[in-house]
Amino acid sequence: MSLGNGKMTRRYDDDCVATREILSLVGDKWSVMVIVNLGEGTMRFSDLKRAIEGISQRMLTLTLRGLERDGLVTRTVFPTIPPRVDYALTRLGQTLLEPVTGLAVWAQRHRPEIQRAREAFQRAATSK
Amino acid sequence: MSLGNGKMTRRYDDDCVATREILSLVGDKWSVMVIVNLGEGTMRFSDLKRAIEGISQRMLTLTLRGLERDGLVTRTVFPTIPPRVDYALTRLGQTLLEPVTGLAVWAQRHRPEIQRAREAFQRAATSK
DNA sequence: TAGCCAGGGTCACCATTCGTGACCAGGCAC
DNA sequence: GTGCCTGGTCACGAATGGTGACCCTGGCTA
Repeated sequence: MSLGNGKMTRRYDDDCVATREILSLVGDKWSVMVIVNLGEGTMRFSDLKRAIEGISQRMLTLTLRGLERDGLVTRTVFPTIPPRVDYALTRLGQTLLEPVTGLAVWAQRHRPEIQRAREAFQRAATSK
Repeated sequence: MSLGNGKMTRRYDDDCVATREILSLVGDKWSVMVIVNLGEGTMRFSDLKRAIEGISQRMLTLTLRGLERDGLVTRTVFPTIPPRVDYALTRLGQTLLEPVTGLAVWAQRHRPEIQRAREAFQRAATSK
């Protein structure tokens, strides 16, 4: 892909697949939400579950495992009763915070436009 | 979420779901690849298919339909034989180019780190 | 003493989506 | 006539996303 110096050149063949793989990691909606939330600081499992409205326990577990595997978050277990597990961004995770936040800002800013486009598309499809 | 002025405040409850929905649109790997490719200019269906190595016709069609529906790309049909269909970013799509490119750059830059983290995680898991 | 809750998971099971390969139309070259 | 090119669509299996139930252990309440 060779991004970085203005225009992109055509070097997809090998990078493309790898980059896509990494983007798919970030791409899933839950990962983004977890990262944004952890951007504020360490959180416990149940804090995250409450903060990320709509996520199920299983999905949160899976998402966190994936992020841990990729070195984006750390998982600290306190073997108390009831158990307590803290999650936090690693340094690598924090570097991701910036581009991800950029996307989130974009999403918020352009939400109305997208909604309008969808409605227009819907109308065009039904009238057809 | 109230991103935008430095620190985030706790306003997830209503925004969160909507933002997540929009992110999931951008989040899927194919959409990102299409947007990045169209950032260079108008492309035909089969150009895209060739450029985005690994995508199937069906997935490309679905992805493009989704992006068109959300007002991010335009679809122009030339009823020639053989048929010809051009795709291009809308103005809205171009505004998305910047944050998405940011992500792509991040992915490329940190790919080795992630790979290393994965290998370390793998080793930790197998030795356990 | 029986119930019930919290916290962090896992498991079985369904629904949705992903992805592959086949097929289509219509004219052109061989 | 056979096959190819383009931009799709359709049917079908594979993978993934998501839900609700259950687990464990200790403390609190009734």
